[in-house]
Amino acid sequence: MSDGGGSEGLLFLTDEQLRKGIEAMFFAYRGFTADPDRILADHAYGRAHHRAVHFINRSPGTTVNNLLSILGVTKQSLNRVLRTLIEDGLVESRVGTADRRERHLFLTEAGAALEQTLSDAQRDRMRAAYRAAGPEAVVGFRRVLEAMMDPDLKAHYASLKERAT
Amino acid sequence: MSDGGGSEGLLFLTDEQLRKGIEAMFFAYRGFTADPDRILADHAYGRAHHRAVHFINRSPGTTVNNLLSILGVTKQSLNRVLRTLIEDGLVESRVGTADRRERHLFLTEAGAALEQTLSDAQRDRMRAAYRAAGPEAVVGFRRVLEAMMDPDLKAHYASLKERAT
DNA sequence: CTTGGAATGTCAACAAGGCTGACGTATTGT
DNA sequence: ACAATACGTCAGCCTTGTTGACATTCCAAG
Repeated sequence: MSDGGGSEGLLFLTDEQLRKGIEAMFFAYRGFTADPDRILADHAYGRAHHRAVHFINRSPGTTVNNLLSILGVTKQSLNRVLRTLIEDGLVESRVGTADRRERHLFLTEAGAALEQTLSDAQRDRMRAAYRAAGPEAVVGFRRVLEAMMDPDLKAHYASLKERAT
Repeated sequence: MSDGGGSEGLLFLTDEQLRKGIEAMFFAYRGFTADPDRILADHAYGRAHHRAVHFINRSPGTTVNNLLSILGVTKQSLNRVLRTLIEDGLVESRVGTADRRERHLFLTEAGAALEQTLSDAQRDRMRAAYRAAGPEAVVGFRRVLEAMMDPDLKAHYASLKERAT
């Protein structure tokens, strides 16, 4: 009874358990980004480019504003990244048809190729972790992560899921 | 059979499942850091200070070199953070007794207080997520995260666990 | 048709926090 | 005596985030 968990079966809510969870998130996130980061360094891109390319691939034709709220950065910050991607021919920006103020974003072939390379690397790591942990662990993993999200971000996350094939 | 999982019970290794896991990590990590970030902003500190304070609290008397390998940054980068923490009286640096080249790092009372404030906030979020997901999900969560770590980082993670009371 | 507001783009300036490279200084071990 | 180690520091650079100000374009309401 050294840690004041208290009653019945709530030992998993101990401060120690929570600290370990926090540290697990920290170290795991490092591993999570390590492989793409290495690839991006070769292309003179950063994590911000990766994120943009990922979500454009995930929701082709998304508007700048939508991407902004998903990524949670300012338009100036995103614009800098987006501009280089467009200049380099990885992303195409098409004027909206219904509302011509909006720009709809698409990956070019080259952009899709980079996305593929990056997500291959990241999925390989994820696949290895999933395989090592087993299907039941994966369910728990996702359940905890989803409970950890801010509600508005969780909405974005869920709408991405719906769009899945 | 919309997603081409293929054989038996490996549907959790589908590309779609893996992509969702990747996005879950991204959105959850945002939530994970959101609360401490807000607090840190009031103190004119950043995430780097949080990390330093966290691991010094976790391993009191740790050396600069050890902290360096845990955090995975350069000494210049860590030094900038550490210097401000020492100047502000949150961290104390004591010359080593066995090896006087080493500096051993400790939190002062003020440092411990800040650490407490930060980790309270972060643990609250973690506790809510754990409680919502349930004990079995927590086991799976930890299992997947541990499998996702780079081996050397996992060693650091494990040695922190051992030191737990 | 004019005007207000929304969506976007752009310029400028700045800060945090990474990085490399070089150098200095104790201190320790060979 | 000398090399290696642990640490600190200066200088400069990059990415990626921030604010603030301002122009443009377009839709929609009056």
